[in-house]
Amino acid sequence: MRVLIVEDDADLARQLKSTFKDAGYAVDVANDGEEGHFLGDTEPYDAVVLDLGLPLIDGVSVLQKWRADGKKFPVLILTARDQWSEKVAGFDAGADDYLTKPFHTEELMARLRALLRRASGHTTDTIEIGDLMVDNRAARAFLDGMAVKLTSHEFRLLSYMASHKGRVISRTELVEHIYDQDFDRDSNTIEVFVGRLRKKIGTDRIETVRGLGYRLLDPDGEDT
Amino acid sequence: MRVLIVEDDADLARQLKSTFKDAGYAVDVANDGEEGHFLGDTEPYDAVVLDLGLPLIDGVSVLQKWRADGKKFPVLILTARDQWSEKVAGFDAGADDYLTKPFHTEELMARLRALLRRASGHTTDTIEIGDLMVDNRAARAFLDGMAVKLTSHEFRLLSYMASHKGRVISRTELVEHIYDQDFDRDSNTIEVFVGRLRKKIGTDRIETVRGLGYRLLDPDGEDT
DNA sequence: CTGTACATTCAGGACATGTTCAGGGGCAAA
DNA sequence: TTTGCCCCTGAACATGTCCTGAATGTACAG
Repeated sequence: MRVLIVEDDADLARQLKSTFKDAGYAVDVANDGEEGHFLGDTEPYDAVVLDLGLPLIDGVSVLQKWRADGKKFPVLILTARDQWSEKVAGFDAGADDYLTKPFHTEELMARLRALLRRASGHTTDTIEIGDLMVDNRAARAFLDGMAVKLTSHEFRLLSYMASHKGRVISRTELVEHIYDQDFDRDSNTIEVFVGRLRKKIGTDRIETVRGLGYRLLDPDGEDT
Repeated sequence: MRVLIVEDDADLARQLKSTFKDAGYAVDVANDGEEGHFLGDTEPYDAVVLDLGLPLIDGVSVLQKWRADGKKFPVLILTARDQWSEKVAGFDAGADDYLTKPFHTEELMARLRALLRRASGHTTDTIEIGDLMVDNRAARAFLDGMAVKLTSHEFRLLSYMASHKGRVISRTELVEHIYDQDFDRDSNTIEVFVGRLRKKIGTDRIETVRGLGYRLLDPDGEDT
């Protein structure tokens, strides 16, 4: 999953970025409204954390522009304690959740997970595919109850595929959601990771659809 | 389906070409207005993606010429964010849809599919022929609910025939819509593919009309 | 019955994907 | 800051799958 943080407080932004990375997300940070708007417009994020008090363009306007352009990613807005009116404006502009500063990082993480979950049509933080379980909360995976040792990128790959299990996912889409901004999309890293994942969770779980991409097979059926 | 991309930014053009190929289309690229106009005039595309800012001849003029010549293929125009007036001019010249740069590849694909769909008179991304279902979005086909394993060219063939089900389609037309520009139209590849397709979806679904071409039989009737 | 159009089969080669591995960079511990 | 470790990257090499083109076989129309 790939997340955008729009936050002008450099310290907070840095801290969030690090926490998010630990949680297994690819993260981009924008320090002002303009950059934030541009990134959200350009890159396919799975969720956005948006501070409302921003330089250049304020948060509500940024959000309005995105929604006017048809961007659908879930947005969680951050407000200072006293900006009640802005918060309402934020919801009107199409925010999905909010949190007032100061907040506990854990709460932010929980709410963000909830948004990602809802967006991908799941109701829990864990996704099961046969006897494989992906725990997005702990950023861990279990095979038949046994923990599988995955590196951060391996987990991201698995997590993204799991929340779209049954669907064919192109290499491009994988790259866009697993890596953040500055990544040179040449080379065959995706194939390499798929290979490693297969070795760890079983070769037959990931199907190759030649010319299109990969699909995480779901024994129970329904697509996402 | 065969698509023309007219785009002077070489990087973007290359990227789009690759994405389109992944989606199962035959793709030609023109790097300037003149070449674009020529190709659109000469080859029977099913859709065109046209950048408005082009060397030699600008996009709007190209589009006007095509429409003056009676070309009917759907055209999706790409504009830079600030070229509002050009966008209007584009619509006046006969564009069917537009997208402002930068855009998400996924959105472009969705809009393109919508255009192709509309052009072939269907309202969904899937076409049903009896118990055969063609999913243009996932580039997959299902027979009686079971996925049919098709190679990329087999799918293109089926997809094109499906969107013109009930009509007799000539070998030439098939070659023109399934392959891109540089293809040596000798040899009997079409017969070979038809043979393979028949083996996979059932011999009696594709009727041979001697001297004319093939027809995908539709039990429910209406032509397209 | 004969010529032409279409069907089938198959092998070589092109291309997409898999695998392996070494170097380097980032992160954590000291 | 340095050291050590692990992981990521990119490339080279290996493997398969699919496409093409040709050769051969079959049905159909006149």
